[in-house]
Amino acid sequence: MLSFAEENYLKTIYHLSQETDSAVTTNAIADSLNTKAASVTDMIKKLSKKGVLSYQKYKGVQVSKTGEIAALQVIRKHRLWETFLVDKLKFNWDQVHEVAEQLEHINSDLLIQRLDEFLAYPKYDPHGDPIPDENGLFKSKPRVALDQCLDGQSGIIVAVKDSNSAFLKYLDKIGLYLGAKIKIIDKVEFDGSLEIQIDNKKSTFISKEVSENIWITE
Amino acid sequence: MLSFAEENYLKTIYHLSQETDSAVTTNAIADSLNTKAASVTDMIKKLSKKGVLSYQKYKGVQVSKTGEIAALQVIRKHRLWETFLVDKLKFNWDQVHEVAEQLEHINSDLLIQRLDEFLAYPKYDPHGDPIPDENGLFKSKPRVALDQCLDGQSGIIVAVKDSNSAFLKYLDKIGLYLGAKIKIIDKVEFDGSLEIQIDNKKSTFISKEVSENIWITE
DNA sequence: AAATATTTTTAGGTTAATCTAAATGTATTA
DNA sequence: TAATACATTTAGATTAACCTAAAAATATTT
Ligand SMILES: [Mn+2]
Ligand SMILES: [Mn+2]
Ligand SMILES: [Mn+2]
Ligand SMILES: [Mn+2]
Repeated sequence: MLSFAEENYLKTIYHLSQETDSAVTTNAIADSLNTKAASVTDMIKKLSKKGVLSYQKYKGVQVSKTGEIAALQVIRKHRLWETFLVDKLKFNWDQVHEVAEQLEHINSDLLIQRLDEFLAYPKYDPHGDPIPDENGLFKSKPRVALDQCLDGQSGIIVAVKDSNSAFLKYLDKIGLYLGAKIKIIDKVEFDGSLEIQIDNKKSTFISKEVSENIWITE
Repeated sequence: MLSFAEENYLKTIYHLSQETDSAVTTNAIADSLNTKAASVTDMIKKLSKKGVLSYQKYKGVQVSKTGEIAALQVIRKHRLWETFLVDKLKFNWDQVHEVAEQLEHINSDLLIQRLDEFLAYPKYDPHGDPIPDENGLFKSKPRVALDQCLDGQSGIIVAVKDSNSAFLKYLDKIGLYLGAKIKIIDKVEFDGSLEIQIDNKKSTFISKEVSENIWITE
């Protein structure tokens, strides 16, 4: 049984491990969790003693198989709760992440099983992220980040990389949402910013930074 | 802002204060929370410093007005979540209390407001207990404990005193539920046990201890 | 390969929430 | 009222999760 803090560390380390093929570093964990490297060292010792991480001094950590299973259960809960908040309680997609950060630690197998059933076994959360099933299995939609696309290319928004409230509110404002059709009208070489057409209607300019956080179908 | 532990203490002390007109004692709190008197002394010092309790050494504690408001918000959340679990997720009434003990600490005003709306502003939880509104206001149904009733008396079950799973499962087994009609067929002087008729049908024997935990309409 | 910079760990504290054992205050009873 | 019993508080530890500052290991430059 993992504590709240342990679950948060494990989940974050799992996410970081998905972004690199090498071991996850102490500082990367500290940055992600807004904590200090010394605290991370303490915690990764504890987690590796519990068998969810493998750790060698100065070499960073890797998530073990049991660690991955545990991390995916937390992620499953997080994404199911986000789906509940949007689908049933009419939250906007920018309002759910913080609450889900709390709800993901509620410990009840029956609760999660019934919640999943109540939501009709959703496959993706409000940000387009896949929801692992009770065995930790999931399937991501094939996707490409908008900043990697070429002039003239078009596709449907399938996910957003960042669940930050300000970012999502900005997407709302300019008319972007999961399922929206995007066509790249012009790509500015200088700064990587884009002029895009949304749903074959209005066209808008977005910065490279924004385009990096939007995934579309290939 | 109160921590989980502080919220649990405050809620328990509030409940205990409803059962006596005098101050709540250190030992009563320790018993309720399955903790030790020394731990309680520490915590009540902290809570009285925060202004939610008033405390005099060796004289027990009383819940202040702000303490009562805070306690009722926790109780509101607990009972709304129990209602959600039963009404929406098809939990049995004996399965909800433990999960609600966790969920009651989730901190989001919007969540509770929307949950209340989603449940259509329920007035009572699955055990017949009143759900305080956002201002802490609630109304209990007039009720009398079954052991206080006389031979021949009848009424409708409006609440149960104990949310203990074993007790509620036992009620299920003998066919008792909120809304059931009970008539006292015979009251045994010797041990206070009762023969009751349920919904004008079958008759059953229940112990005094069970009858003390059932409330019916007057 | 030294020297320097960066990363990570260790050492030593802090705070919240718990505990046991001892001390002290309050209540009961002979 | 003095002795005894019971309730409560205090003293002193423990554990989890943090921190800062210093030490040690690793990486990067000259
Ligand atoms: Mn999220
Ligand atoms: Mn999400
Ligand atoms: Mn309950
Ligand atoms: Mn209840």
